[in-house]
Amino acid sequence: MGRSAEESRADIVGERLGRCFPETALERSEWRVLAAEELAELCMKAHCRAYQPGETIFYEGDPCRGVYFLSEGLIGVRKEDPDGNSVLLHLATGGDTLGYRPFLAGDCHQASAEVLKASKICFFDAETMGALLHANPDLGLEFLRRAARELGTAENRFYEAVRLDLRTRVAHLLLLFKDRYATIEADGRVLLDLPISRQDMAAMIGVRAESLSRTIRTLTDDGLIDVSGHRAWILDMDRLIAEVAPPHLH
Amino acid sequence: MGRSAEESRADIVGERLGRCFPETALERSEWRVLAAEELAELCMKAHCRAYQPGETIFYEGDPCRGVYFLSEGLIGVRKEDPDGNSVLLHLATGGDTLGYRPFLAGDCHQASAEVLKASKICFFDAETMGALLHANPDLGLEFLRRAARELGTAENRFYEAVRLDLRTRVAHLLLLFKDRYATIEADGRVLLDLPISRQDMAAMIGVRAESLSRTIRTLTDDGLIDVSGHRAWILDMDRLIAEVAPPHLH
DNA sequence: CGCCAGGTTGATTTCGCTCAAGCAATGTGG
DNA sequence: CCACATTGCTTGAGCGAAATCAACCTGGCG
Repeated sequence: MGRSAEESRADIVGERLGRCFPETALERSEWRVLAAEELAELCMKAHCRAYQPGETIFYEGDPCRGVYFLSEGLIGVRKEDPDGNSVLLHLATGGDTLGYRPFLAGDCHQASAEVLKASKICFFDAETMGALLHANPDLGLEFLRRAARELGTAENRFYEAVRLDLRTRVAHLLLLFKDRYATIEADGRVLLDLPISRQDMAAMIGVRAESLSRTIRTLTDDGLIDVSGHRAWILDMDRLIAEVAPPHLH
Repeated sequence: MGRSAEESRADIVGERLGRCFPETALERSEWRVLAAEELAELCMKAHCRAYQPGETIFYEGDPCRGVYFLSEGLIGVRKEDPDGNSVLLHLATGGDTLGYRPFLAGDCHQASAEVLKASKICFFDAETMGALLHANPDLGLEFLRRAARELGTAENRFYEAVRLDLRTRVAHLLLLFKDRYATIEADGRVLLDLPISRQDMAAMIGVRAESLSRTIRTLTDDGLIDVSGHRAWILDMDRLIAEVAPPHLH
C-alpha cells in the first residue's frame, strides 16, 4: 500500500469510467465529445446499476428526471395500450441514451423502457445534464444531430406504416436487422441473429404477431429467407432488397 | 434628404428585418434567441422571396443546401410515391423553419415542400447556419428542443397510425386543427377554418380521401360536427374529445 | 353555358385482424 | 425421469375496416 491517495482516487475514477462508458459504447454515443475529465466527473455523479430482462426502467407517464446511458445491453422503448397491445418505438443498444427526448422537450416519458437483455445503465439527473449542456455546446450539437436523424427515421416509419403493405415492411425490418445484427458466413450467405421475439418484431412495424408469422412463411416459401427461432438466413439478398425498393403495391 | 448614410442603411436593415422576421413569426420561432444585431446580419445574408400556391420549394432527393424560414404563409411537407399518393408529414406556418432536419442530419431532403397558401420565405445557406450555430449555442439548444418536440409528435403519429382506427384519427386531426385554426363564436360554438383540402387532410393521417369523406359524414350524422367546404363547426366538443381519449377500439 | 377539379357516395374487394386451436421448446414438481 | 403446465410461435377459418374502382355531384371559372 505504498500508493498515494491521489493515485488510488485516480484508479477509482478510471475504473468507474470504464464501467460507465465502455469504449465501444462511448465512441458511438453523443458523449464522445466530452473531454476525459468531463466524462470522469460525469460518471462520478451518475447512478449506475445492472438490470435483468423484464425489468422496466421507466414507465409511460412517469416524470422525466434525467437521462439514461446504456453502457451495454438491449432495451425496448414501447407504448402500450390497456389491452396489452404494444408498439415498439425503438431498440436501444450499448451507447444509446434513453429519455433525452422528454428531458429536452420538458414533458413526461411518453413511452416505457423495458430491459430485453441484461443491461448496465447509468442515470444522469436533470441538473447535471442541464449544466453540462450549457457548459459544453458541442454536446448539445451532438444531441441535435441525433435528434435530427431520429426524426428522419420516425417520419419514414410513419410513411411506411401508412403506405407500405405488410410484406414490404417485414422485408424492410429484416434489412434493418441485417445492418446491425448480421454475420456473413464463409459461403457468403448472411446469418441474422434476431435480437427480439416475434411479438416485438411485429410491434416494431405495427402489425399482429400472427400476421408477421404468416409473412415470414411466405417469404420463406418464396426462397428469400430461411428462419428458425432466432436464427434467420437471408438466402437471396437482391430479391429481398427488391421487395422494399420500388414502393409500388399492386 | 438631410439624412446621413448611416441612418439610411439602418433603415434598409430595419425594413428588411421586419420583412424577414415579422413579430408574430419571430416570437414563435427558434430565431427569437438571437440578438437584434445577429438577426439584422442574418437577414442581410438571406435570400428572400414570395411564393405562390402550387410552387415547390424543394423536392425529395434534392441536396439540402440550407434552411428556409417561413415568414408567413402555409407550406405542406410531403412524401410522394410514383403513383401520386402522398403523405403529408408536416404543415408549416409563419415562424416555422423548414429543412433544418436534413441540414443537421447531413442528408438530402427526404420530403418535398409545397406552397399551399401564398408565402414569404427566407433562405439561409449552410455556411451561414453552421457559423451561427457555433457562434450562438442558444440557437442550437432551441433547435434541439424543437427537434425533441417534433420527434415526440412523430412517434405519436406512428403509434396512432398503427393502433387507432380511422374515426379516432379523424377526430384527433380535427382537435389538432382546433388548437391552431379555431375561432370561438359568440354563442360558444367552435368554428374551424380548415386550412387544407380533403386530399391533404387524408394524407396527414395516412388514409384515402374517400375514407375521410365517409368518416366526416358519420361524425356529422352523430351530431359531433357540421362541415361544409372549409368551414367546420364543432357541435359537441366533449364527445369529440371522448372519441380520442380512450384508446379502445371495440 | 360547359368544363373540370375536388369532393361525395355506392359497390366490391382485399389485406390484415380476431378468435381459436395446435405445436414445439422450456421449465417444474413429484 | 416423466407428467404437466407454461410460454412463444405457427396455422387455420372467418370477419371487418379501409382501399379500390367507378359513378355522380357541386361549385368556381373561362
